[in-house]
Order: sequence, then structure tokens, then C-alpha cells
Amino acid sequence: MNSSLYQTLADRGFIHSVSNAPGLRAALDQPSVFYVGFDPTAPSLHTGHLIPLALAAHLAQAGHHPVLLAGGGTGLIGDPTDRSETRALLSAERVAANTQAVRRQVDRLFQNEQADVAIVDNAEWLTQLRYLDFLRDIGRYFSVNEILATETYRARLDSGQGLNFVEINYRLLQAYDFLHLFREHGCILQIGGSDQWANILAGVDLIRRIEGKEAFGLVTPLLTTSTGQKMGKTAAGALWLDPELTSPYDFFQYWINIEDASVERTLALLTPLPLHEVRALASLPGAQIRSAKERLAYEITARVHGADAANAARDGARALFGRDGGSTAAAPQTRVTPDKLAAGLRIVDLLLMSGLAGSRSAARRLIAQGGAYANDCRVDSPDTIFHADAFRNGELLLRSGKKRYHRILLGRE
RNA sequence: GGGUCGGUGGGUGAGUGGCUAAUACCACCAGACUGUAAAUCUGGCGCCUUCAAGGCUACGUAGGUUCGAAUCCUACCCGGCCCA
Repeated sequence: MNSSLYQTLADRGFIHSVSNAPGLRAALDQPSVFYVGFDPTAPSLHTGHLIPLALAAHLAQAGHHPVLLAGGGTGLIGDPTDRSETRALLSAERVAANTQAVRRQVDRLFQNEQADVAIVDNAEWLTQLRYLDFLRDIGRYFSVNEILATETYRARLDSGQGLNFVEINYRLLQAYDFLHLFREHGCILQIGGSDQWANILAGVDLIRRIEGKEAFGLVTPLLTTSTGQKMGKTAAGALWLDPELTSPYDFFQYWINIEDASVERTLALLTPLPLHEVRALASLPGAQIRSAKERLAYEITARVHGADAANAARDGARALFGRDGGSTAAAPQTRVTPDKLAAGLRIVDLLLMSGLAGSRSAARRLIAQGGAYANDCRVDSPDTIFHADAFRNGELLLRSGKKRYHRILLGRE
């Protein structure tokens, strides 16, 4: 194995903090088992999970063994990190359903990476715990003072918000997960986003205290814009990795629209491109950097949704935004039946059913502000009605603003 | 259990009987300028209604007082702090 793996990760920007850098560097000389956990707060992962996923892919590529943990157990508790107030507990059914969805998703993502992974669910062991045993065996190693001193909890207390007993336990459970995986899988490293730093260190400490062995923690930076905003927010909410929740086309569009200043960092973190190529792309002058963004969008989309979806998204984007024709098929679409068309379709209704506007009021506003287009012609009146003659090749192309397209297609599914 | 303070739109957070669909900031949307960039400027940002006029719903939940309530009263739910 190579001692330069650690350096490569550092150069690509993955390392925000490490519990023991020289120690980890040495440990990575041997094929090692590491883990990363995902809590099932939703039925899909989102952009925020991409960096740890990419890091896991790098490690796997270098011959290490990933254990991907779906938090079916910790999800029942809820991680208070970054929460300004107590999170409403999800129902057990929801957690179970989300956990299954997340398992399937990480499984698929790592098939794309062609990596050999183990997928586990911490409900397997956490639900077996006995309360008194846990308190005596594990709880004794935790200082409440220390927990309360960490950012997450202190912020909560300082702001006068509550801190539920359940929430304090989250840290113990995550630490216990690490211990469990250390024992059962020989897992010596946990990775995660920087918000997980304290939780991960708690596991490292627990392993040292109970097993007398050293394990490592490594956290990545969070994905932010140059102004420190979390990336991945869109009008529709989070940018999901599930194609049903965020279409590959929209996913692609998100990345091609990224600010210039983030191109290099994002390429290094989220794509497998070699660093020299990343640097070359990011240093393209002026407007040419758009080709770097297209590459960025392509690579990330391919990684998450596969090459076919990435190709389709790219072709669609070129057709809609470029001059070289091509198929717009990748853009989101809605079908409309001939009988509905016969009666005429009002622009307000079209905007609503396409999702380009969230309500009729919003659609009217959009029109009033001059942001509504049909077949690249601005629509001035909310009364505009479209008939069959507006369709070219059975397609009416709607646009909101400069960038958001939607196709209205004639015919049934 | 007792006392006390509080629960406002996606977020932070004003408002303490009519002038409040609700200040401000953030996020978001659109227009201008551009390169599907950033910054900047402008407008918008509950829903329904052909603009307008109007209507409906909304300030923890359910009732009540009042011509009129986010604002007052009662009960309940949730939370902070103090006491036990």
C-alpha cells in the first residue's frame, strides 16, 4: 500500500481534522476496515453526504474495506448536531422504511464504484442493548460535563433551548457503534463530516478505554459555498441523490450552476479526476470555466446516477442552453392528454402542473415579472391559452426565468 | 408538584386589541447586467380570484370575551428558568 494515500486525501481537501495524523498515516499502510454512518432522517441521502461518500470511495479504491452503516437504531433517537431545537422523533415505521431506502441507495452507489462493501444497520445491535448493562459498561466512561462542553450541546444550552435526555444519549450510541464495529469487524477508522467530530472522537476514546487500542477518526469539511452557506439547497428543498426525488437533469443543473470559486474544491472532493486535471480545469480563464463546470456536473452525476443518466443530462443541457441542437429529452416533462388540449391549456395551469410555479398565484407573479416563457417566447398575459398549434413535434417547452425548463408532451404515458 | 417566562410565516426574529397577510434580516423566485458564474441594483415572496376591487386561511391546540384578537380570558399541549 502507499504512504501517499493520506497525502492525496489531504491534497484533495478531504481532511478537516484527524485524531492522530501520523498514526492514521501509518495504519493506512495496511488494508484496513473503516466505517461511515448515515442516519435515516429521510428516504434518501443528499448532497451533504457526498463528501464522506467520495472519501469512502477513495479509501476503497486504495484497497481498504468500507463498512457502511445505516443508522436504523440511532435514527430512533435523532442526532441533535446542528439542531437548534429538539427534533421531533420519527416514528419507528418511518425510521425502518428510511433505513431500508438508505441501505439500497448506498448499495447502489457503491456498485457504481465497484467497491466491495459491507452494509450494516446499527439497529441490529442497539436494539439488543439492556439498559442497566449499557449504563454500567458504557455509560461510566462518559463525562456529562464533557458532553455539555462540546459545541452542539453548549450552543443548545446557551441559547436557552432545551436538551432532551434522549439527545445526550446519541453520542454514547454512536461511540458504541464504533466500539462494536471495532470488535466485530476490526474497524479502526470512522469517517464523517466535520459536524461529526465530537461524536467520532467519543468512539475513539471509548475504544481506547475499553479495549486499550487505538482507533482513528477523520472528518471532512462540509460542502459550502464561498460565503459559507451549505451547498445543496434549491427551490425545491434539498438536492437528493434519489433520482425520484431530484431528477438527474436537475442534479446536473445544480452542479453546472455552481459558483466559479467552488469549482476547484468541488472537483477535487467530488469527482475521481486526478488532481492535475482538476487544477487544469479550474484554472481555465473567464467564461471558459463553464466547460470545467460541465465536466464537474458530468462526473458527479455519473457517479451518483450512472453514465447513461449523466450523458442524457449533459445532452439535454447542451440542447437547451447551447446552440448545437440535440435532444431536450433529459429535461423534466409532464404529459397532457389530447382531450385536455382540445379545450385549450391556460399558461397558469401549465406552469402549475409543470411545477415551475408552486401555485396559481406564483404562476401569475412569474408572468407579471416577465419570467415565463413558452417555446422561448415570453408570455405576457396570464390569460394566454395554448392549443395544438403551439406544440412542435408534440412538445411545448416551458421555461421559468433563464434556467428552469419543463417540457409539456402530448399524449398519454 | 409549585412559581415564572415563552411558543409567530422555510430559518432567525419584531409585533402585545383595529393602521397587520403580519417590521427586519437570511434563504428563495423573477427582472437588469453577465458566462446557465460572482458581486451589484430592482421587484417579488400565504392561497383563491382575468390586473383592480374582493374573498378565504394563518401567529402551539381548543374554546371564550369583543363591532373587531397574533395581541385579552380559560383549559390543554410543548419548552426555558427558579424552587421541590
